[in-house]
This record gives sequence, C-alpha cells and structure tokens, in this order.
Amino acid sequence: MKIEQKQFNCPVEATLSLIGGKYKPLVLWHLKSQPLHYMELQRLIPKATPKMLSGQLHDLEDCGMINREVIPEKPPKTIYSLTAFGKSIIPVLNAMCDWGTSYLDGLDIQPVCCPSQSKK
Amino acid sequence: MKIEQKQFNCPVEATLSLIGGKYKPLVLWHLKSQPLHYMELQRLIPKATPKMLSGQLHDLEDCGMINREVIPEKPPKTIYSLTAFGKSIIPVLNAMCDWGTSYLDGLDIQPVCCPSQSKK
DNA sequence: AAGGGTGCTATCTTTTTTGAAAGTATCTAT
DNA sequence: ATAGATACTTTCAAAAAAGATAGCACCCTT
Repeated sequence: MKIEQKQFNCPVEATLSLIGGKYKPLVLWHLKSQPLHYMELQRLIPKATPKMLSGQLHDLEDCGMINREVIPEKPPKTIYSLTAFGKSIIPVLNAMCDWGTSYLDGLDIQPVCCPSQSKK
Repeated sequence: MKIEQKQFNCPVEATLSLIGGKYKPLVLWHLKSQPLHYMELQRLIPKATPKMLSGQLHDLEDCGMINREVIPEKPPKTIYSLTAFGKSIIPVLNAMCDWGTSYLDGLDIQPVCCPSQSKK
C-alpha cells in the first residue's frame, strides 16, 4: 500500500510507517557514516536473511531514503547511500539511539554494535 | 519474550521494541498532555479494537511506561497516565512527530489529529 | 572445469500481528 | 425490565511479516 493512501492519526505513525521495519533503522544507521555495498550490509547485519535485507533496501529505496547504484566492476557491485531525504531523518535516529542507550544502560545490556554513534 | 532476553544490534532497536507497536506511540502521545480513561482512549483511537487497545495498554504497563489505576466509582473507571519512565520518551516522540509532520506537509496530507503537538 | 565471490530472487513454511464479533460483570437511568 | 455505559476478555479467522532453503547469472581465479 502506498503511503499516500494511508491515513495517519499522528505524524509519529507516518514516521514509523517508513522506518519501522525490522532492519530499517539499522540499515540507515550503518549508512549514516558512509555508503556501503550490499555484502558489507549483509555482514554488518548477519541476522537479516538476503530476502529480508534486500526487501528492506527496496522499501527504503522506494520511499526515497537511500540511493542504489550499480558499479560495473569485474564482479559488479551495488552501493547504497543515504539520500538528502534519508539524511533528514538522522535526528530521529539519534533521539531513538540516545533514549535506547540510556535504557539499555539501566538494564546492563550492551548492544552488539553501534557504541554511542549518536555523537557527531 | 522479555526484553532482557532480546539482543539488540542497535539501541534504536531497543527503543522500537518498546514503542514500535501499532498504537503505542499514539497512546503515549495522547497521555502526554493528561491522564485518560479507557473509553477516552478508545474514542481518541477508534481504529483500535478493544482487544488491540487493551493489549497495547498492557504492554505499556508491563514495560513500566504507563500507570493503570482503577477508580471505584459507580461504574468503576480506569485511568491511565504516563510514568516518569514513560515521560522520558517524550523527546523521541517529539522528534518523530516533527519529522513526520514536515514529511506529511510535503505530501499535502493532514493527520487526523495531533496538530503540531510537539510544541511545548 | 570447478569453485568462489557478488547480489540478489523465488518458494514455501512458520510465526506474529491484527481484526471481527461476541460475551461478561456491574451499576445506573428510564 | 430493559437498555446503556464502563472496561475489558475470549474465540476464531485473516493478513502481514519473517525465516529457511535453494537457485541463478555473471565473472574471476586456480
């Protein structure tokens, strides 16, 4: 279903409908610092199956948050990067990261990756 | 599954695991300004079925974000309110709301409710 | 020519989430 | 006595999301 046809009771819901997918925040998070190839993302997010990862990448591309560019090398590679629109959501990711970090701190849980990446 | 047993690759995921439910941001959003009765929430969120709404309220109560208090009136009422922990997530909701608002503005979509509630 | 790397897609199954509809218990107003 | 309000729960069904597994097409190296 296209976003234009959805009804939102709250802008928060619109935000979640774009970045609420299981691995989407993680993909955006990794792309925040630099563009990455498909296999690099796959290695950074090993729990995502290829189907899941490519599905999430398609969704993010369809909603204009990431660019997908094929580089015709010997084995052709694909590079994913944030668009300007994708970059615009970084403050939201930072807010979620900050809150999540202090929450996990209180539980004595360390996230597997992303150590305090919200600092600029 | 309890949150303590989950593994997060990113604090953002921890945040989403608590507030990512379909109506949870909306519930928190409504409770941000004042405590509400069950039926008030039901009227504010008509798309949620009773099962869904009470499920989301249970989840939020279980994770310590909202208080549930039964008031023994003639027809007994229940009042829901944010805990201190629940209030701590308001900045995240505000960031999501701000981003969602400008995103929907660009699409010429007006959310059904919550007009610019992120301002204090 | 056989195996490995890249970047996926296709199928099928399972799990999770959501929804629709009805039921329940108590009290009050008509 | 009947109907309505409050605050849910229960049961069954449907839909959506996620996972497992396999396959493919291309090129390169050995």
